[in-house]
Amino acid sequence: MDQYFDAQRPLYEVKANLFKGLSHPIRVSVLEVLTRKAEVSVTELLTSTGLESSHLSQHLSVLRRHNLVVAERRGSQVFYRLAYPQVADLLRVARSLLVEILQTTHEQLATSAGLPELVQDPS
Amino acid sequence: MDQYFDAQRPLYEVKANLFKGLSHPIRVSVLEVLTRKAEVSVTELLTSTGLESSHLSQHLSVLRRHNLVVAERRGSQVFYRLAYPQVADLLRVARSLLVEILQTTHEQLATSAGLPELVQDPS
DNA sequence: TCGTGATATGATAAAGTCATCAAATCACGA
DNA sequence: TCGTGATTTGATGACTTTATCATATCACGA
Repeated sequence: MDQYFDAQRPLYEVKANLFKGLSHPIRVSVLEVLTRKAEVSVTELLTSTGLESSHLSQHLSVLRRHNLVVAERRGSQVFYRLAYPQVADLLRVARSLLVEILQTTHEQLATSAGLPELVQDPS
Repeated sequence: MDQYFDAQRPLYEVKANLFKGLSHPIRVSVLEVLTRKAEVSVTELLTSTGLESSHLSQHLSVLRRHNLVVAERRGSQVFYRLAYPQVADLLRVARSLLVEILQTTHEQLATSAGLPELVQDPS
């Protein structure tokens, strides 16, 4: 069992660790492929991410270690799936938050775009 | 506008950046205080986190930069609130995922606990 | 057993984050 | 204006993560 899933650790620490596992674009990208298709082979993930195999493997290892995915070897191929459906939920909520942020910041941009230009200092 | 909220950036990159903002225990802890109480002063956060003020402030700055919180100064005091309600949703879903993970890993532990002890090598 | 495809692991420099202390800034009353 | 409380920002060494290449391991057919 990973040291982070120790009953003694405060939940906010465990949460922060979970978010660490999600903090790389490639790893988010992999998880999103897995929300769309129940099971995906490493070969397929290599294609969809465009990574070299050992690079992808390092990231997959992080995902496994954080209990975000499970791997199953079948012959010489390995297939990955989301470890829990809540992982997909998390990505979904993150998306809706980002959409909200994007809208708000665009509104702010639109507002500031109406401001007069700065008067250039003559000196 | 933060460079991460550029319409050109893929969503998985923006998401990963969001998760980075959430990847420290103190920052999760602050956000959770803010899910329980609409608005909290820095002084209060200092008490609830037990941090020294400049340490907390560094983390608050990360939260602001990631659009997770908004700050409002009133006199010599500054009050923080969640920037969007979806931040609380995110923490909630993370929690339910972790509960699931914890249950599953505990089940696995309970299973492996029934295995016989390793036979000690005589050499 | 060997060769090959598929995948994981090891190693390490560079980049990024964290922890912590020093200094600066803001607000306000005397 | 000065002193003080509250808070932020700057600086920097320690620690962690990322990127990338080398190597090892697993599976399988010849």
